[in-house]
Amino acid sequence: MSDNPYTRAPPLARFNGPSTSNKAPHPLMGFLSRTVKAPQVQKALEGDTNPFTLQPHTKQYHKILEARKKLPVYSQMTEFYEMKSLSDALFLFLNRIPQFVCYTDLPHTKGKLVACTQPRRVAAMSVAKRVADEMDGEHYPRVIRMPSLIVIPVPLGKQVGYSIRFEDMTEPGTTFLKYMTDGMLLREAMNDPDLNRYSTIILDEAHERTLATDILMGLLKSLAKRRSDLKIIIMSATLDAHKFQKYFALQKGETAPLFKVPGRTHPVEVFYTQEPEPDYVEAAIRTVLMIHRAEDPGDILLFLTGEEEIEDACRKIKLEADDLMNQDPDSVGPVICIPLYSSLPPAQQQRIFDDPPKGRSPDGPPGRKIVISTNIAETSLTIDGIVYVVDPGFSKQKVYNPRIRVESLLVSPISKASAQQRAGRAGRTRPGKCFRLYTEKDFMSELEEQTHPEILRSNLANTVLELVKLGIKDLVKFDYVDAPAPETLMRALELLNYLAALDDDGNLTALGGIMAEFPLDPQMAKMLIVSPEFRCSNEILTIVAMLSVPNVWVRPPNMRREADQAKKLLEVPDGDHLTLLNVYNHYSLNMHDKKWAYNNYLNSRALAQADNVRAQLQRTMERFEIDIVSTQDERALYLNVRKALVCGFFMQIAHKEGEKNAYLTVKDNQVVSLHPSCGLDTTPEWVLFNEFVLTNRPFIRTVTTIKPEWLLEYAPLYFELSSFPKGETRRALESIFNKGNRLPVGSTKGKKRSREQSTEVEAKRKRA
DNA sequence: ATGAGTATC
Repeated sequence: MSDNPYTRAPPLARFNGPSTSNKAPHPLMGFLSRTVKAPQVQKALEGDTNPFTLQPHTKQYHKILEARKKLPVYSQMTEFYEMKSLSDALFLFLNRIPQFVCYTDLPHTKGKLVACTQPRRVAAMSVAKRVADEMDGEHYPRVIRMPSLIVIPVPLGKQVGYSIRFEDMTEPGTTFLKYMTDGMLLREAMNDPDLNRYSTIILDEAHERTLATDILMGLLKSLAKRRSDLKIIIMSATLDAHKFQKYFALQKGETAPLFKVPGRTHPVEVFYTQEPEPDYVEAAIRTVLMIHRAEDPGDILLFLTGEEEIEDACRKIKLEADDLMNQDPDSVGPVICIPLYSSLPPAQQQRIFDDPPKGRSPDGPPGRKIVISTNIAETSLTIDGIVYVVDPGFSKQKVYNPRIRVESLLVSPISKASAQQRAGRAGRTRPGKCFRLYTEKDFMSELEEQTHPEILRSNLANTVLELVKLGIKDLVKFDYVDAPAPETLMRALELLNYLAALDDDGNLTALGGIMAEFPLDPQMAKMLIVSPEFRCSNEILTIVAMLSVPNVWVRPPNMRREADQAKKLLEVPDGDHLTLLNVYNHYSLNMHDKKWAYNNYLNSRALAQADNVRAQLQRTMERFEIDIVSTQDERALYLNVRKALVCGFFMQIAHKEGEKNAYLTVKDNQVVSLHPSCGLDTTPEWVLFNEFVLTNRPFIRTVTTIKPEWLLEYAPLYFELSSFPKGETRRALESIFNKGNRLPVGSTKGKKRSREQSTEVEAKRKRA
């Protein structure tokens, strides 16, 4: 938590104080919060003095202002301020207007802030930068660089700041417009449910329906009843603005005002196929080549679903396009094919902004750039110069199956809204064309209007814990924009209860309260919190950090054998969790050297991220006085780590069935195999897994061998044998249980142990 | 006998 900015004198004092040496009236003289009218704002915008910094407006400011005046939203200013002063609580908008809100809300005079949320970190950062320039805010004098961050923070205005994970670029008392990720605001709400530091909250890109935005909409709706002074603005780019408008109606028949700002794009002509295409990749390649041969100059953007598909298509298109050029050099120009997906290093991603290749001769056909992308190019990255879009109509989407508690990725048809968004990418610089590889009839009748909101497609264990921490008593009755399946909520509650984060009545326990403070899945938070009792919190901290970042193993297609050999050298036979620990420790021993990582086929960006996450988690541990301890003897240490893993992941155990590599998950009875990336050199009888992945077949990934008696000892409630389905697993556990009962008196038995853990946590909470 | 669409704390 940053310092509370409101203990300082409100900056308004400065406006009327002696610091304004000239006799000119203050630019905001006569402005009263929320009664401000457009002509007043217009005058302030045109004025010589920046009303927020009291510095003279710069030349650059006036230049930007002239450009802004041409935007549609500028001409609607009158309408905007009229409406804002007429209504009470809720506004819905279809474009970006946070600056205008500041002129009427005047948050700095009340010691408050206007918050504007974004689904993505990069957007929060870059929009803050742009708006800081538009408002002529003061800049910090230098670029702040953090060694292990992927994105380099931009110099930003003090009045306009941003807050994202790992970076709070705001200045208490000065910043009054704060851009932030939606997840960040949700975190803040956990410690300040009334969000008292904000006078207006703007949720941008609400149509994307991220998990955090959906939860925030529910919270803000009920918060509006408690805080009459709070203004809420929802910004949405698509049709479902009406859905939000209805959702936020405080009383029946009364709807929040809607304010539309037309976007500024060029027309895009849409074409459909006559017949459905049986093979969308083949059809996509054919269409791209057809465009290249027959259409006017202009770059092409093709949407495919994943890395492998994209790399494959890239090669094929390049080969065929080169062929075409060699056959007919007078009419077909050269191409470059650029793949684009999130796991590419930033330098590779930058290539999408390269210029298209030059024509082979001055008067010959010009070159063409072809970008082949996942749906990262649909929302997160915009490429100017695209004139042609090829849309096969598919993307990989997360689906959650609460019955077997598995999240997986499925190639699925996109929604109409998505298809429109994709088509729009062709019209950013001039009129364009979009080729849809499905029939118009299918578009009309088969595609859903909107992509299913994330809340309907996710495991909600984390979210439910956050909601309970926020004081939501009845999760089923919570006012969701779209309510998740009851079974999904039940699964989440069940997990949290077994982890002792919630008691049997669904109330938050002391342990649960601390778990919620960690930006981790509940299983990982639990094992981290109990790990000092196993004298390995230093190691569990590392493992949790490593599990929180993208895959650290690099396996280039042409160097697989070398990469696998390098991995072998780092593997610990007892399990992949220990291997991750080992990798991190070697990375540290080698002074976080990128070269070392590269030579050992490790992703240095992921390792740097793990470092960052580890430091953040360590700070949270210190806040709750969770000791960071270790064990000297390596054998004892590894044993302790495996026991601590069981305390968090006892619901993710598999038992070997038969002779082969076949495992059965405990209780859910799913037949699974060890993932080929698994580093165990044997197939032990009992294993704990981090992840269940469903690809061609069901796999368990990141696996460590455990002893069954630990299950009975550390998770006695879950392993209450009478509740078990009959079968080989139950028989095996029963025989362990009977053996265990004959142990000499004095060995720690399960129930006693868990009670010890909760008292320990209770004591920590009181001290914290 | 082989895999991660996109985000977030």
